[in-house]
Amino acid sequence: MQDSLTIGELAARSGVAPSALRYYERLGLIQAERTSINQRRFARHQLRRVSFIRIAQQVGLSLDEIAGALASLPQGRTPTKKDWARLSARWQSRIDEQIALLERLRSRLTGCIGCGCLSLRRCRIVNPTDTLADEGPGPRQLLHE
Amino acid sequence: MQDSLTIGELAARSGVAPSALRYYERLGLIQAERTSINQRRFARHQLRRVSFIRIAQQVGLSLDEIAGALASLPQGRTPTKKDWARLSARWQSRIDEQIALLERLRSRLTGCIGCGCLSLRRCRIVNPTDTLADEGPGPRQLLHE
DNA sequence: CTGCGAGTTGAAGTTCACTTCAACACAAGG
DNA sequence: CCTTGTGTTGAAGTGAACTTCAACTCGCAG
Repeated sequence: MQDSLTIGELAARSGVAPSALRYYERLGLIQAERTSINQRRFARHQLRRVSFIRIAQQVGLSLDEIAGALASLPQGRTPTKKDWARLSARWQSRIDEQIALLERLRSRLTGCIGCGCLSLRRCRIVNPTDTLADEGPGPRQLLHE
Repeated sequence: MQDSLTIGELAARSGVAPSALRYYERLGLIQAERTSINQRRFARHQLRRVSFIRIAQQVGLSLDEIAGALASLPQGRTPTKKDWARLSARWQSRIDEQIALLERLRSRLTGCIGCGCLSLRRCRIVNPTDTLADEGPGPRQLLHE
């Protein structure tokens, strides 16, 4: 088991295309050493970074935001449990929010799409007095609690 | 209360820019009649479609997929409760999946980022016998149950 | 020696979801 | 009559996240 991976190996293990990995490196999301003939060699812990990136994208973060999160990890050494734990804290609340949004959406769908009032604003069940139209545009009840 | 909205009114009520609404119309996601001087007039139930579109995007659907879903709604008449209910069924399971993904992610974060093994594949807690590396690339445990 | 596979680069192309722009039309108010 | 506001169009621009391409370099197998 080598302690560094070629770009092809990292691609195979992470399920991310080599071109995407080069792109991530350009953005500073992952780092690589170079061999004498200028090929990238990725330390194994970079695999964790790649996993982190893909999962973060699933949760709806941009590469820019992800870069911000990853910036708090140490550059030279393999991140410790503590490093990841610190990251996962900010992480945690983001996921909680996202889950809350979806659950709100789900409950509204049962109660509200059923009655045909997806606009929510004029729905007599959800908004009997029709006050929301003044508060601003968009499906606010759903998106912001 | 008029029974049709100008593009500006629809934009104000939905929180979506007029340019985006024109774009949606071009893609066939919403429909408009035209006045004698060629201005768009949107039936009020189009507002529901716009809400649906924005919420669908939050759940991670592309406009293409959303178009597919909306295609099952009737063209000429205002959709009935039944129409929306049919739509919300497919909808429901999509949201459930997404929530499940996030919850899986959350529990892994507590149990696994904490120990520094986001790659999951070589984590002794989650994968004691290290069998996953052969099954394919990517954070599979997380993404596909 | 001759491929072949895997790597390198910079530049350009692609898709998605819009936005911006220029040029125009019309209706109402001062 | 002129301005302002709101609408119209097609074409082009934008930003994010990549992918594709052409031209190149290595190391290795036959």
